[in-house]
Amino acid sequence: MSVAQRSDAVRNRQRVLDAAAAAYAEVGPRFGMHDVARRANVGVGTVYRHFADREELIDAIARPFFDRTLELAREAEAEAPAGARFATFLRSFAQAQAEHGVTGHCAWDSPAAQAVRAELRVFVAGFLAADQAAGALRPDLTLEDAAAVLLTITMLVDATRDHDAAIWRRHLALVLDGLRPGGARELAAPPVDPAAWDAFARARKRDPNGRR
Amino acid sequence: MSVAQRSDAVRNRQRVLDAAAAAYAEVGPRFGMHDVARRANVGVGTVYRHFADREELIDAIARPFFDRTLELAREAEAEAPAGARFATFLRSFAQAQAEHGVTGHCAWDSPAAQAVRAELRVFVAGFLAADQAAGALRPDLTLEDAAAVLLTITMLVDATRDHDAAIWRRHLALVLDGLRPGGARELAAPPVDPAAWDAFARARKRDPNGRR
Amino acid sequence: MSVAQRSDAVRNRQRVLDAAAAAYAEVGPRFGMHDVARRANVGVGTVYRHFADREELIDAIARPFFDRTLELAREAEAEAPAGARFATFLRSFAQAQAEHGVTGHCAWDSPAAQAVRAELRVFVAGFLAADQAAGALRPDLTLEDAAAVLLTITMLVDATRDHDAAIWRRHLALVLDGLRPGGARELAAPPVDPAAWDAFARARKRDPNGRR
Amino acid sequence: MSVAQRSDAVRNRQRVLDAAAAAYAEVGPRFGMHDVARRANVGVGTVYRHFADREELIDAIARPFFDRTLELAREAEAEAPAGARFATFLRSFAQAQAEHGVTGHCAWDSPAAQAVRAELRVFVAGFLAADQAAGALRPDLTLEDAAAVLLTITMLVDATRDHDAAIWRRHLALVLDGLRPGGARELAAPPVDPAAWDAFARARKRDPNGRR
DNA sequence: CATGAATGAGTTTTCATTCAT
DNA sequence: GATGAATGAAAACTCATTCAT
Repeated sequence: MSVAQRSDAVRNRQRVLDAAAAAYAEVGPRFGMHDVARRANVGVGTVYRHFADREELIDAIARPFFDRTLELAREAEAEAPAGARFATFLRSFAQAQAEHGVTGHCAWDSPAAQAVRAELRVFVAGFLAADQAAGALRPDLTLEDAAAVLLTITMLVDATRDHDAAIWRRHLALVLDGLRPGGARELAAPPVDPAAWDAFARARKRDPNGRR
Repeated sequence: MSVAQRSDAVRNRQRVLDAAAAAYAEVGPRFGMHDVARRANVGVGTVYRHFADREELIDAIARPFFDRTLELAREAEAEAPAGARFATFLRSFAQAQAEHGVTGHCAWDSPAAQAVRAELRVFVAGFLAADQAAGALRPDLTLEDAAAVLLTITMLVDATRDHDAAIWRRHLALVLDGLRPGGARELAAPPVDPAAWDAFARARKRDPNGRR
Repeated sequence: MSVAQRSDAVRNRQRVLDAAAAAYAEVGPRFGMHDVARRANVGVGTVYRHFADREELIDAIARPFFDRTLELAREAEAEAPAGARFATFLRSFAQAQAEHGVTGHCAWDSPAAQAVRAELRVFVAGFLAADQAAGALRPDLTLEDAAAVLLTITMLVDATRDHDAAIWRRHLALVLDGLRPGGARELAAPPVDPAAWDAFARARKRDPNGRR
Repeated sequence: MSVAQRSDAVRNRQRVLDAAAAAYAEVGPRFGMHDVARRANVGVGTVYRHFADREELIDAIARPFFDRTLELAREAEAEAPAGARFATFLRSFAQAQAEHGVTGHCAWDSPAAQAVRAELRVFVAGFLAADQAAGALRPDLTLEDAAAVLLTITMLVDATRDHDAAIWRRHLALVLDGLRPGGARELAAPPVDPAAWDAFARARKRDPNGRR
């Protein structure tokens, strides 16, 4: 009996999650909680039983994307040859984000994302090192540079969500191509101070009500 | 509250404008009208006297940036040597956006922006042609590619608004360097269909309430 | 404030209805929704939960009066002897309106009232025919004349709501007595064009905000 | 000089008055003060210089109608033969109201109207006496009955303002015809207590903001 | 556990009235 | 006197969140 109830609860949790994902995809991070409840065929109270507030709900719908992201990073590390790792990861990451439909750069603004970010950073650092060692990536590319590329691609995928995926694909190809060695001996701007980037990355979680 | 009138109406208008700019910068395009009034030390009615609704207010705060943008385009055309025009414009544009403080990519979502966009497109097309003819820009760079770069830089400048400008500067330098000739003979992704880009660009001005 | 729910939702709905009726009676069709909420000892949200907007609320408070009106028409048809039907109906109608306390002629301005009006028209046509055949009503009395009498009585009952009912009762008696045969062979004014009356009757439901 | 200014002021006052009358006729007693100013080609301040608030303005636009009403009463007294005075007055009064376009029964709700009412009452009492003496009006018709007829006709003229004047004309003819002697020996309802009517008449000036 | 009714603060917008110029 | 900018109190409606059932 209690098991049956529990399984019902699990089922409900998932329905809410799916509904929230759909709502997010449709109206963005300010989706209505009632809207979610309606889509899930569930009372609002049930939504709140499982997720204390919208933030938690967003975190929860972002979670599978985070997991997938780390999985993709592992895959890139395991399967892509040195020289193609960053590109491989970036492409699969963008593709996953485009498909997931829910988690744009807003999702990265959560506390839950911080841990993922940290893990990811290690992976990416490895990609850069390997690719640079293989001579496939310009040697002056820093981890912050890579993060900036990740961020802009993320924002572009988000922005073009309901449009032609060719847009971000082309831009990504263009940027990746430009990251190969052979550029200027010295770029026109100095590398970003890792601490500065960190401050920026941490600060992104601004409006608790999903304003932005 | 304040007692200004008549000649100071102009001053009040400016205060509202500044307040709105600050509000926009802080909470995004859904800033509250009362919030603006409070920041401007003015009654709500005064805000509405000068600007019929939020949209008009956003247009107004974006306007100077639009003007400045076209001015910068004219400058780049007149003063930058062929080969450096796109880069020159892009750098000054990003700088202006960072300084203006208000108008992020959201401001481009207004009807008022359409005309500016159209003008800008002509300028940029000219930059690309000149720079490509001068051998300073990869020949397969399309107008849509340039627009995507503009967009991502815009979003990055916005995102890093309250942080180290070195972030966007570095990224811009990196991307611009990558746009020089000498990349892959053929990019991994085909050019974006101009119509597809257009559809995307037009759709961005959709939600008047700044939902997303 | 209140803690009622579920089964008491019905009670709350009624409280809102009663409060709205009181508000209507006191300040007319432009009563404030917050005012209703306060009178009902309920949050505004509750008012809106039960009634999407003011119009729906007005319709709801008018409904029982409409039903009662048709009932009275049926009664007059069934119980009053030919010759006394119109008078019987008119008297009971005015009495019901005076008692109902809410629905003055303004309530007839709603879309919901149109159907009632149509039904009523059939009844009244029958009353006139029967009473005229019985020689109790002047033969030149048209349906539009009857409608005008209904309207003026309605307005008078409304206007005297908080005062001596003798006022409308006397006036009604006077007018009804004047409708008996034996008047001028030809009235000083021609009958009203049914289409003109119709145009007038339909126009009355125009301003949904109860301006005038 | 001061005379010239004075005459300007007079001219302005009239323009405001005319504008207010037009506004009243179009949107009813809740016309906007800014609306009036605009129609008068005058600043809002000027409206308020001449009339302390909307109430005063309404009183002012009602004034000529009051004057005209008394004038019509005098004319009826002077020109109509005994037997036709009440009818003559009533018809000309209704016509004037229909033409004046501004002053419905709302205008009668003002303190300014009280004096007019008192004067009118004397006239009407005279009409009734004369007409009854001439055998043209049922002898049991009281002053309150007459007042009720005046009121209902007023409300009907108001209600049909933008429609076929035949509506009120016909109703008036019908009612007047019914007021001739020859009705029931005794009406179904007793005369209205003059004090009761008085209480009612005085109470009508309810909402200072012209709500109703 | 689930439900959905209730709450009330918050948002946009309007407009009567005041008052500096 | 005239002007119209400024004010701020409504008013209608929304929605995240709570909590009795």
